[in-house]
Amino acid sequence: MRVSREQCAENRQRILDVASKLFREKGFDGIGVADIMKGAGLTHGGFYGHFASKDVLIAQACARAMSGSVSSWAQIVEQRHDDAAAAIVDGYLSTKHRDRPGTGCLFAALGPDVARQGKPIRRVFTEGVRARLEILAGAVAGRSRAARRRKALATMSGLVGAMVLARAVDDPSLSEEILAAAAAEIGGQCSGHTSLDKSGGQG
Amino acid sequence: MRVSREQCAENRQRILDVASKLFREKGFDGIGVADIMKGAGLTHGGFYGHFASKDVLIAQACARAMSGSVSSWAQIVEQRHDDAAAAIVDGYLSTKHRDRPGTGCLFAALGPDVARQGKPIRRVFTEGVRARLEILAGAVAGRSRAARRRKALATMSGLVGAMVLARAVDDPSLSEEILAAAAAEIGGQCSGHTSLDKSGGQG
DNA sequence: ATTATCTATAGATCTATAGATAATGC
DNA sequence: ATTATCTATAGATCTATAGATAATGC
Repeated sequence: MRVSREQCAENRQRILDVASKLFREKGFDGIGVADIMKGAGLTHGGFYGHFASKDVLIAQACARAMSGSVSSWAQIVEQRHDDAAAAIVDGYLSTKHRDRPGTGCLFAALGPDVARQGKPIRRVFTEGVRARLEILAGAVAGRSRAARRRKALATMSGLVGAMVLARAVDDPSLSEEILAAAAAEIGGQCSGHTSLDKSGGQG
Repeated sequence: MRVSREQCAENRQRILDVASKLFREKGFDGIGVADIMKGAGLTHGGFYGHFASKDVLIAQACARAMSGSVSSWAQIVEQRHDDAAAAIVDGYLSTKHRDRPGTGCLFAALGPDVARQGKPIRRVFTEGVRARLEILAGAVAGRSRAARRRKALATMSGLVGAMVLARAVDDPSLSEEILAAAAAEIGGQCSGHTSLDKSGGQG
């Protein structure tokens, strides 16, 4: 059967959304085109009408997810411009985010996978770092512009590393201790411990 | 042809070393048993005389690499007990480490991959975090035991995250900026910038 | 008539196994 | 005789393609 032009565009977006979720959950090599299409309610063969290759899908799915998560940081800054940095840190280092990699931070879920990919995909992530860096540099405290940028980079590193470790670790109490320690050290005096009640799954 | 009992044990260790390097470079799903055996100078079929499955190989290869990298941290502490934390941080955040994932930190190279694995493999990494945490907690500054432990966890997070981001990013100058920023913020006043002359590739 | 999707399959790759081979160690 | 390794292959899975199908849009 065939489908309207509008329906076709919707299908395409759904493929991208399903793909970005499954990639984050299982890694680029851990999920196949057939299962992604099944997840979108379509058949395997239809895929190549939408995308030239799996690599193209990876790049586009990551670009879409990246722009969404950058927007979510920007939105936090808009809503809570006084304590935006603490809000971003607490939201990021939540157990909800840890337990939902499929809707969370692309760097924490796919960072090492990306390092093994080709230029187009790495460029998406490079621009994602730049965009988040700019947002975070505007939200952290610091005397000079350079100091705020440096602090923003170190904060991002701390967030990503804490999430990677918290997810890799088997022991729940050690996992929560990692999140809490990172929140305490990064957040400084304003954020005390891991928040479990945040809006959840952003990256 | 057959081989002496001693030679067989050597072959086994070589398989583990080749495997841990290739896993770090290409991910658990990015390299097959056949290529690992080829890298060890053996044939595909011989593998199952040494290991029951690829999963068993993953767990044992990671355990071996983990114990080696924990020893290397312990050695730094022994040699430079006055500024051990700074030495660990600078060595970790070097461009040499960034450019040699195959011999570097398992968490930075395989963290998200591990989160998708079964219990035996995750346990290896959990114990690895504990061992490194203990070493680092003895090397960082802090008033109480709890404060040092918290700082050690946050430091590890910062190291791992900075390496993940520095490797994912395409732009060399942004990549070095990430390493330098993390070193400056983590190291505090003692370590200024990324050291390029360290002993290299430890994790 | 065009085209989005589906069915079927080619070709490559990957884990794991079975049986053969040949050198070690009792 | 035992056993470490090799050859060959089964069975599953994965990317990508070719041709068929059927509903949309000129």
